[in-house]
Amino acid sequence: MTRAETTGLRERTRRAVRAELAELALGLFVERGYERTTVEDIAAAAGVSRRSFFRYFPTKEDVLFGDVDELAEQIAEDIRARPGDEDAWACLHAVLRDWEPRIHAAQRELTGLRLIETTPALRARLHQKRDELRDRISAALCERPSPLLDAFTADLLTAAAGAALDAVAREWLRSDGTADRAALIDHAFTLLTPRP
Amino acid sequence: MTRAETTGLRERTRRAVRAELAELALGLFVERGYERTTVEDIAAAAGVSRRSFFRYFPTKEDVLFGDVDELAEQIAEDIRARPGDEDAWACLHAVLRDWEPRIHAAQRELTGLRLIETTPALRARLHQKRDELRDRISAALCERPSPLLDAFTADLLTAAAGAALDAVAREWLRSDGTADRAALIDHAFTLLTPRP
DNA sequence: CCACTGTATGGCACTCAGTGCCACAATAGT
DNA sequence: ACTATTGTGGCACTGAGTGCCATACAGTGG
Repeated sequence: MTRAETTGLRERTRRAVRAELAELALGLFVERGYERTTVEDIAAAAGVSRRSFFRYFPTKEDVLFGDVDELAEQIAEDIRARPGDEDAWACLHAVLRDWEPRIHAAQRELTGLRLIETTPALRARLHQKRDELRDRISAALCERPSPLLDAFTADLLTAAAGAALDAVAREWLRSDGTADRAALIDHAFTLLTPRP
Repeated sequence: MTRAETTGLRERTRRAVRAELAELALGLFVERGYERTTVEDIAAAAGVSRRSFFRYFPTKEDVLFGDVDELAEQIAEDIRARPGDEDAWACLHAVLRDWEPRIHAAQRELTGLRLIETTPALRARLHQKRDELRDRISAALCERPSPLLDAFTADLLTAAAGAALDAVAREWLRSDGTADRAALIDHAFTLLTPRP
């Protein structure tokens, strides 16, 4: 194994092709609809073979989702790094408020989100990703020293926080992208603040 | 169109075959795993053709999910039937606490739930169903006369309630089916009670 | 009991996502 | 330049899901 580092020609072209596939795929999906676009179409548009498409993305759905795994790990780290005596809900609020724009960006803003929201297959995939994220966050919360959360409470709070983000995203869509997401997040988290 | 009513021979055999397919499918899924069981296998076990399977269930996943649509409509009706001056959260708590056992039963109790929880494709489908349910409940909440909810708040509360049920189901799984689900629901809803 | 009508069934062929395999081209390290 | 890796395209295959058609069969009218 010769380390690839960040800047081999190989790695660079790989990233470029990946980005182009994602770009073209989004365009085609918006143009003809997700179901009416085949992997063949996307691959052809980018000038690669169908077979190679699946070497860049494990499934057709994944072409729309940036690397959530990476994101999830960073968020979990942020949670572990918070002051140990902080209230779990406040911790979730702070960290997720901070990360929301990046979670969002990973979903291609309005165009992508709208596509995801109106395509059952994509919504399903989104939920799957969200599940992974929830598990990691919940685990990170349990590892925090002070508030001593049991698995159920940690899971419950994380799920509620996820529900809040989800509701915010939908409201933002309803407002055609004009709503202030940060304010909505604050509102949602305040409303749901757990009883002591 | 000669009305089929509830008891034609046709309707009865249809229901019987449907039930048998569901039954056999669950058995096969548990035995060999979901992915390693083909629709062909299920159909053959029930003595029908692959083609006919898809006349009973729209997809392979659906063989595990009872008619959620029906359930959703009934739940929505229950919500509309609650006293008009009741707090929205209290309303969700009461109705969902009441329906949870039936939602649960539709998922085949421990065996089915565990299968769903450990199979990504099935979790995805579950989420899809839950989405439908959420939309209907949220709409029903908005139609209630008194608390005058805006779409965002209704959606947020419904999503939070869904998150609570989800967390309860996972805790119940963690406890190998020994936990008191009703008590967990009460606990979860109390903890998340919205600030006035 | 029989003919008629609508529906359920099975078989077939097709599309499309996803995978394993192999031959071949391009690249990185020496 | 030589060689070990790694990416690529082509091909064949599985498995889900659908459209179509010929046939079998329940439900109704005579």
